[in-house]
Amino acid sequence: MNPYESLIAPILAAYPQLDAADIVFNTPPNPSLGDVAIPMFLPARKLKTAPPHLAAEGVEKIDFGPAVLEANAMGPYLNLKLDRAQISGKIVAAVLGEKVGFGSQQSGQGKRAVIEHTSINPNASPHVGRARCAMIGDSITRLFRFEGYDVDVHYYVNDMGRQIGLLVLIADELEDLTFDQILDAYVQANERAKADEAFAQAGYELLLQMEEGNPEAQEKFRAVTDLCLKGQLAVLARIGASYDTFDHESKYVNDPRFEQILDALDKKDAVFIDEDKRLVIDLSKIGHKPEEGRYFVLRRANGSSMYGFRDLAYALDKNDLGADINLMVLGEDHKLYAQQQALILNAAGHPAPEALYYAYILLKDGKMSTRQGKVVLLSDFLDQAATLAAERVAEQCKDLSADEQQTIANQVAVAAIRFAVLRVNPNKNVTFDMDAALSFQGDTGPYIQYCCARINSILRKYEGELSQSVSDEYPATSDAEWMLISKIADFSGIISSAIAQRTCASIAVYALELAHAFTTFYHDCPVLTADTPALVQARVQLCQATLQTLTNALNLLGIEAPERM
RNA sequence: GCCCCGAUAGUUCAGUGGAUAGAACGACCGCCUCCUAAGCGGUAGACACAGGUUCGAUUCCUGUUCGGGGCGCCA
Repeated sequence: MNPYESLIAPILAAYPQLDAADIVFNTPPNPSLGDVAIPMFLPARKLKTAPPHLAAEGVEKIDFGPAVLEANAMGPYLNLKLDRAQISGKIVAAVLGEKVGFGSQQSGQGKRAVIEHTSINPNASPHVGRARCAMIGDSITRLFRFEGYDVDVHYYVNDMGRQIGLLVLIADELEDLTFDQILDAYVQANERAKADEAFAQAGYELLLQMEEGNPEAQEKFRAVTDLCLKGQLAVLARIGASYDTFDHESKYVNDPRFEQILDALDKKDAVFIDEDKRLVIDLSKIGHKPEEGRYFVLRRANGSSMYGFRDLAYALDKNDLGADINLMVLGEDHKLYAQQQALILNAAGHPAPEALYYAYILLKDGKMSTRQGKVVLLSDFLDQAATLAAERVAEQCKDLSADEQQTIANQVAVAAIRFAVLRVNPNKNVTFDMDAALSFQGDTGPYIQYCCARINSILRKYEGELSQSVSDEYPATSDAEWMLISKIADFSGIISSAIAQRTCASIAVYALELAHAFTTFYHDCPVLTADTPALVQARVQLCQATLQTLTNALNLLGIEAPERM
């Protein structure tokens, strides 16, 4: 909801040349200037006059009616003092009425979305860098579901390729390989392949057998990749990421639809067999910029397919689902590759999925490196964070059972990592600071959770009935109350722009701002001991509305709002 | 060498073509007979550099520097 919507019509009445899009509502830098500021830059341009002049004129010319107590021109701004009580009542009532749906425009009603994310190579437990994809993808999924989309989350399982072949060979030699040993085995396999030509060759041959449909080889590949996938999904489940559909790459090895793509490219003279007998696409023939990454290999000389080949078939598969939105979340290392795939698909007359990219997570002392042991495994972080949180919970919630305490500690751990990662714009590198992420102080997920716990505490202590019916006149007299209420009113605007920009970072920042606004209110305005019963009731309802909005925002981030902590 | 992304306080992040560029951490000073101190108040501290467009640029454009990613048989 836009709480200032009712202010637009009077402005248009005074200035018929303007339309609603020209009217923007800002918050003045200082509440003493007014409750809402209307910058005159755009309207003045349209009316061919100077912004300060228009602001001054507007004060006289526009009849805002009873909702506005006072209008003042301040330079290029038209500042309004509102009837806070009236507007506040509407906002609080809207939140308490819409509940878990507050903030949603339901713009996705009747629409379907396919979102692909994570797809970690099956070779190790996910580290926080890889998990960035899962967190972004999962939050985008939650966002689209919140807007009413029917979302199907896909996980593309990389269950083949040379590296997996080598891993299978090593797994054959070891007995009862476990998930925890996979990384070692993987590193070992790759080192051995470098030193031992025959071993490397055996890997390729195994891969070829697998592609040709040898059941024994297929069984071995599947066993190893399933083991990995299961282990990885268990870790990802801890941060609340889940998937609906698993698409195995191996399914697309001999996809008949691929001939059609090849034909289309052939007509453009873009396919050829190179001097080493590889099947190659010349991307410059289908619109690729010259120089960088011009060629795209589809098949090796021995006939085995490259990943790019399979991924094209996979894209066709997802297109067949006919969703309204077709998204995939990819690391920025896949950017050029995905653009090339899109080029090929488009050249063959197919749409390409919309790609969202995220940059890498770095450590304070540089890039993550599995080999140098410079990684933060997601599971390790969660373990450490939960242990720390459990100490605090044990002090604070002595009356809760050990299980209940552990549940809260786990929720805090998830909040810490998800918030730290999601709050950052995806195309920026995140510098991950373990100590900062474990501190739970300041601008963190746990801070927001703490805010929720305090609200719950007030609501528990309130002895009256929690009523949903809000009085028209909300007695929001103080700045702290007004700031909190207007922040709540911002939520749906945040959601629309998050959907449009396909990022949840702004939601994370918003949740933080809302929590700050509540904390200010909490310190300035006694709730349970407010002066009059009507004020107590109103502030309790404001607490409910804040909690509802915070909970809705946190849900989108995949963060729980514990009742106590 | 070429292409893509980024650069805001000591640090980690917000933000905007226009009103005094916001937080948090760290530093320093305060606050628990008061709805949870995982909190609050105060002090000090920033738009990489150089041009350009504009009435006005930290924001848009170009170049430089630095950081991240990428550039045909890895996925």
